[in-house]
Amino acid sequence: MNPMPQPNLMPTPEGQARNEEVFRTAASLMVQRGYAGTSMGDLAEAVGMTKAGLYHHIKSKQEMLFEILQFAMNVMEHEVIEPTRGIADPEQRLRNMIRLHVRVLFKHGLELTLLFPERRHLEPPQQEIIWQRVDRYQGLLRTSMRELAEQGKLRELDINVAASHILQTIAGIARWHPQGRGVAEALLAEQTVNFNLSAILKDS
Amino acid sequence: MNPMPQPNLMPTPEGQARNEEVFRTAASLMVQRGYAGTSMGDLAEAVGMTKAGLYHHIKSKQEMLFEILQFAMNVMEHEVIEPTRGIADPEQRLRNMIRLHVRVLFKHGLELTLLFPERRHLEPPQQEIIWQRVDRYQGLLRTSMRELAEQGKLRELDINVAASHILQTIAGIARWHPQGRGVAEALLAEQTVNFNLSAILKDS
DNA sequence: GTCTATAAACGGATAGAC
DNA sequence: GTCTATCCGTTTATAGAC
Repeated sequence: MNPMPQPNLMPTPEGQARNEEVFRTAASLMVQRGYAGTSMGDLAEAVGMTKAGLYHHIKSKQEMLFEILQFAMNVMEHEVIEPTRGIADPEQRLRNMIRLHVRVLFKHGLELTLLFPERRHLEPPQQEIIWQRVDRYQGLLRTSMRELAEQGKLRELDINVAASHILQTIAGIARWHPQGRGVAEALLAEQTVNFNLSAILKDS
Repeated sequence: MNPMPQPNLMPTPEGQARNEEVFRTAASLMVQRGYAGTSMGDLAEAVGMTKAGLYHHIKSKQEMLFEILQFAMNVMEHEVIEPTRGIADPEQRLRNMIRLHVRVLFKHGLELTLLFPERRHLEPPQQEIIWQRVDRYQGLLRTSMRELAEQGKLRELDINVAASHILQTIAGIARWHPQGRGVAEALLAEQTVNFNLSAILKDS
């Protein structure tokens, strides 16, 4: 994983370095082995501590997953949603959302996207919170597409299906093109922007 | 999950009904909770047996995952690759591969696609076998795109990136549009075909 | 082919000392 | 803030009876 963010997007009270290291390492392990496949023993060893020591930093394994997912959504809102919501032209807004989303994956080592299906291991109330935040993000894609449709620039397609397809291509980058190896970051971002806009825009 | 296949694509020696039920149920549980999140106790209960009884049908939990993934690839080869490899026109071949792939998802209740990331829980030799079969399938997408490029029909794009994007949109269907609810099967198949072909074809 | 019983290890989490 | 020690439920898997 890459270094954590500068702005205080982590759920930890104060930016204690050790604290962040625990969450960062946990996220990395869970991306590799899944939530259920990662034991507190694994985490303790990876971070150079005993299991008991961990519990000074976290409340429970489940709570930790929740906070990791909350963190990922904080980053998304701060680095994708906020910088693009002022863009008037829906095509440019979409292009930039996708581009920034892909770049965020690399910047934060955010195979974190791969952890979202793991929200099934949370209790329903926490599951619901994550689900709503993801759905709100997807809603922004749908809104941009609706605006494109009004301008007659959208192909004939189901907007809900297209929105999920777009998100899938982005999430898949972490699976198929893990950081560093293979295609370069900038190329990957542009390829993904173009792939998806070609898929939904008329003519183009 | 839906009923298992008629042709003998399962790894079980003879088509014993009970045997298949174990694998079918295991696949269903693992899709919902993940491999590590599914215990043999869960499986035993779901299939109406004791844990010990299960081991008459399977060698180990890991081996069972391996055979489920092998089964999924058997279906893919039998119902997607084989019926399309004779198609001369690369565009039509691609269209039909994607269409059949989506339809296979529904026909076999194949959220099975969602199990492929779980191959990380296999031992390296078995992991490698699954990886090669998936890569061979992806290679067919790449080949069709290369042929399209020769005919001047392909957009300027990275074929490797595009291939992974196509697979991701298909795999995502199981996640975003689980069986029955929401969009209908035929619509979903056509939407996915059109989305991806619009993404890669010139003009169109 | 399915059961009871059990082994042997591992899981998350806590108590209390330092 | 981290440790040792420990609780106790769960895990995969096997032995052996029926």
